[in-house]
Amino acid sequence: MNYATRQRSAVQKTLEDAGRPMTPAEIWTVARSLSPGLGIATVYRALRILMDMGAVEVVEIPGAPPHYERKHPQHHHHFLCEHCQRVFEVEACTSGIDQLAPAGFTVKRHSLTLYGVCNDPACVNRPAQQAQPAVAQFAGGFR
Amino acid sequence: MNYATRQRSAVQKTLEDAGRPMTPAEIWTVARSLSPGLGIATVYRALRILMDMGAVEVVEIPGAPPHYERKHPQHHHHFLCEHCQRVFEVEACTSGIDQLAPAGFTVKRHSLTLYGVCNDPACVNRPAQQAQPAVAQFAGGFR
DNA sequence: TAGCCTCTGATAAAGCATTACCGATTTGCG
DNA sequence: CGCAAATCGGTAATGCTTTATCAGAGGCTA
Repeated sequence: MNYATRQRSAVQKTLEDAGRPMTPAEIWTVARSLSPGLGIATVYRALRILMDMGAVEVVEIPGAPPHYERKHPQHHHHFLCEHCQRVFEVEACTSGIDQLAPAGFTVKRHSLTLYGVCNDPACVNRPAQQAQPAVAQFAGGFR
Repeated sequence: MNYATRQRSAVQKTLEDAGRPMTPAEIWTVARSLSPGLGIATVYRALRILMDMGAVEVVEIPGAPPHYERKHPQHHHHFLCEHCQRVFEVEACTSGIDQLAPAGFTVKRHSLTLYGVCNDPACVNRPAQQAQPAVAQFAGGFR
């Protein structure tokens, strides 16, 4: 059986208060203020136990390390701010997404992530950065 | 300037023939038949150069290592078969996806991945596997 | 064809996130 | 309260992908 420790409660409370998916490192920095001396290993341990309990689940964001959020009953998606790198929840979904697959393909679920700028003033008033690779060629052409 | 080597052409041809995103390791196994003795380091080198040239781009799939595909002009998405783990292209997109974000959020782009079973007979005739964690509690309840 | 410069293959090393380990501490039941 | 079992913090170790290194082979221009 699991014990109810201060450390584990700190991890869970951090996720509930934030209301958005966080990385283990992100959780660690916040939860440390709730449980001084908290170790990163304990954060990982707590996350695994909370997942086994069904209280927390993993969120995989393309181009970002795994995030964790409190388990949600309803279908939802995520938004990644390209400025502050924070992930937010999007409580909406358009119908027909599962009908996009080619004929003969069966869709079980889908994952949608929006990218852009969140509503934080610090993020709104800043230009984005994204390099576009130039088109070049091999020396003697292709063979 | 870049040379047009047999190895690099093998990597590029592998991606073009497959017509779907592949992992470096996946590319390696196929491209080796086009260029015997091909090293994995060369695959990574070729991919970086092809990306700099604008001929190839990265595809980030949630829950999967980075894939690479030949660069596409048109907007599209991806499908991950949960049986064979292969990624396919989905040449379609529903409108309104970018309107899902909360007020004050600016959407620049989005990433959509479908999960299910592809149309390969070997995949269609096989049950899926996905464990569902049981719900439990701490010993003394929460604090 | 000569010769310079790039590329290759093999492998060691780097980079990172996650996990194992262990002595010390804390929890929960009786 | 008292003890057995679970958990903690700190850190070394692991696992895996990607990169650096280097001697030798190969592509390209003149």
